Amino acid sequence: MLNISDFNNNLLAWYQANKRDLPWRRTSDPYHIWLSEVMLQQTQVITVIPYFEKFITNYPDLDALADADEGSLLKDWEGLGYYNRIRNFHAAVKEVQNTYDSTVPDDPDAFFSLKGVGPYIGGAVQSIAFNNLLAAVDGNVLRVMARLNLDYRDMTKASVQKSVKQDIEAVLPLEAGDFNQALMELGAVICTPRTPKCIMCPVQQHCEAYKEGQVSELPVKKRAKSKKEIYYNVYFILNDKGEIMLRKQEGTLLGGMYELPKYDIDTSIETIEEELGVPLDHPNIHTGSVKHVFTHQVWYMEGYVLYTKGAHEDFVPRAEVAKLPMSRAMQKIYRQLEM
DNA sequence: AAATCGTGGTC
DNA sequence: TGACCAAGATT
Repeated sequence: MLNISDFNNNLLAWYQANKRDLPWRRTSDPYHIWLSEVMLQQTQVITVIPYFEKFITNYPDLDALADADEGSLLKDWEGLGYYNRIRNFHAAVKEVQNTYDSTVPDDPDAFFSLKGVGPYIGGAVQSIAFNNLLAAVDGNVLRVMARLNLDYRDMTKASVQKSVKQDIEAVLPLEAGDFNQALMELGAVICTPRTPKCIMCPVQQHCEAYKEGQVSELPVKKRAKSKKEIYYNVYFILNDKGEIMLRKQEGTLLGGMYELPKYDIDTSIETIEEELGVPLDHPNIHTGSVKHVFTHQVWYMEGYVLYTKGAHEDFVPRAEVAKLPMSRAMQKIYRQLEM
């Protein structure tokens, strides 16, 4: 950068003149700002907006969310993905309720110790809500900085991200919250991954990559590994009381969400009967196929209807199913039963 | 340090 | 169509 003060002034002036009207910019409530940052993790602004509105309606203050039950939170989060975010946020908010008298700490060390608060969310909330002098380095900022400084390091590496964060904090102006948002906004609107609008860029004269004609070569990122393909048979197990078997997923992937019993395709019905402890009648009704793409997996699911006269604790009345949180993956195949 | 964790949109 | 991307954190 040629001149830091010149750079900061240009960037902040551009930000103020082009500021988008986003719901979380209408509030100064640290709890609302924190909630928005948790939702925005790896998620586009346009996707977050309706979820944010729903949450501040259903859980208007920190105590309301802390006192809510996890099932209702997961149901309201349904479809947003990365479901551990809301479970971590729930735990963190409860800790604020118990330890900090329901007041979000205006203190980086205290705040960073909370569940789900990493380098980005910590910096973003502390700077935007309290104007503490910390950088908020997200994917936008990494891209902008790589181009400004003609930085060819692999931006997916944690060590590089930490270094970029320190570089920014060395030049951070007193308006830290606005500066952080301006840098992210620049990345989102002008300095985009493909076909960046350099002609419109308020800091074009500070950009080394633009000078060298290297904008489209940056940032450097190692490419993602290929996805693992998994094949499941998914079963609609119905009893004679109008109920269907649905159970809560364990583990880290979709943990807490409800699912139809699913088994690797070469699992026999006898094995499933043994595992569930109920006799199963297999009329060979195939409801259809679904492909669902995750970040690191692809599921290929085949749906089948089974009947049983046995008793099991995981039966749910068909009318109650819609009240339970279910992943998009499972919703796609569940819909086949209604057709 | 590298793998894992969702979903929807784009080209 | 497949690969990439989006206000990243955790283990």
